[in-house]
Amino acid sequence: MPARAQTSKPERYDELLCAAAECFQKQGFAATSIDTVARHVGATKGRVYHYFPSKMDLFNAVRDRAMELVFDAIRPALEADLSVIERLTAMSLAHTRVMMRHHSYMQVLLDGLQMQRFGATTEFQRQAMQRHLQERDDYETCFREVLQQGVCEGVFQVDHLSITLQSFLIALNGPVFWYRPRPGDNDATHDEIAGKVVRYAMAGLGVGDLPVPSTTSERPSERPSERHGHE
Amino acid sequence: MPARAQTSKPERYDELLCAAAECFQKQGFAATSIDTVARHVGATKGRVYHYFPSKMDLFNAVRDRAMELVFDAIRPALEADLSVIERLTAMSLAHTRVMMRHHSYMQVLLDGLQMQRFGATTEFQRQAMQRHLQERDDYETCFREVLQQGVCEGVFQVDHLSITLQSFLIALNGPVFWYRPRPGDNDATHDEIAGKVVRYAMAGLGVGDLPVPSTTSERPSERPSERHGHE
DNA sequence: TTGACGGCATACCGAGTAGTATGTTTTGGT
DNA sequence: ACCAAAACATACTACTCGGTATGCCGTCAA
Repeated sequence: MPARAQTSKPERYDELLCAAAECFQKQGFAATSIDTVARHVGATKGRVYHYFPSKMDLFNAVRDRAMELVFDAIRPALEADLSVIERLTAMSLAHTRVMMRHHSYMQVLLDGLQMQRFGATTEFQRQAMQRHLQERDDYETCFREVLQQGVCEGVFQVDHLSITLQSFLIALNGPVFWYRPRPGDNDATHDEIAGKVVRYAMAGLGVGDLPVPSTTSERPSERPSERHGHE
Repeated sequence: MPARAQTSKPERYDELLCAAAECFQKQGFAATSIDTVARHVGATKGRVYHYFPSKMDLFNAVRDRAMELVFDAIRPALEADLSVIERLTAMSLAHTRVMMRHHSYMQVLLDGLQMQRFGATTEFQRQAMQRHLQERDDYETCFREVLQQGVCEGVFQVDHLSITLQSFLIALNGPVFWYRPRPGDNDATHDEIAGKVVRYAMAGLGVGDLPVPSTTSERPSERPSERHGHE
């Protein structure tokens, strides 16, 4: 019955990882059983435990992948030679796009960071949790520093730095909560929505007009004004 | 052993409800056992099942209470005779305050609305879910209509109504995710933070200066700039 | 052809959990 | 003082789920 498909090992790994992300997203960690994930790819527990030593490791792998995705997304904007407003805009656009494109992973990531759910577990687990919190912190710091620099330059109107940063980031994360993919949605759709989200978020900093990105400068054709299908 | 304390029946009910809110918040629905909730108030399962027919009913009761809390909070601002900006500001302040004051309840509320976790249950359960989604929708509509009116009057700069509304609301909900109560925090602290959050959210609509509320017009003394303890 | 190994499926164990059935104490009316 | 009925606690059942042990089956090197 192990009818070896014509897929390489990393592909099988990724397939499981992706299935796990979707299950964890829809049902949460505790409510998702190993069997659920296995059935989601037409397999059984054996396969899952062949690739991941435990349920917790599977969950951590999903989060690691998610973190990797967001970091990779904003890296170009971080390293490019841009003004403060341009840099923050580019970072925010990239961030928001990833929120929609990989929104199963992202929801799992936010969920996991949200709760200490795993307080009473092993010491090793505690370390993994600490590592994730640290990465989240590092990620936030990327935005914090750009924001801080903008405040120094006087291009942002910021009342309280931490509160404003949190409000800004939560606005960017918004699509994770209210965006649901529709048939026909593609990268262009995501770009368009991300543009509007970022416009709102930047306006909160007192920035009225956004810089036009050099590469992607397509005019967002107005979508129908019905609500976006947040479930 | 049922050493009846000198508390009335509604008080015992509320005590259980509050404990359930905290447990569901910290560990999620699936990971929270009835015994966990019971032990949290120094009781056993018997007491919980005496007041609530099932775990699901307990969860629904928490959400009902949460919905009640937010609706009650913004009602005064809805019924008062105010300008669009004043009304939206008052609603937002009230909303954000509740997010912090009852943030266990609020996190359970958002969690529950977020996931369809309970898709494969009884028909009765599906109805309860539908009811909650409808209430959420009604609540959003309160804000949507004020926003819409402001757009008509030209006092808000809004690109896309639905996306802006979602971004606005998620910013107001922000404290649920990043605010953690500190020793010494009280209503005044919450007012101060809520003020800053609302300022950001309104700025996103292009409103630079907030109206001074008639009743609570205390100058928010600047807090230390260290971060707020989002874990 | 064969043997060995990777890649799984299957069967099973132990721990925990929702819900129930029943016993026991407290309370309030008379 | 007495007695329902309320307000629980305790014991138990049926079931789920994480994890393990084992075994089968195809693939490939020799």
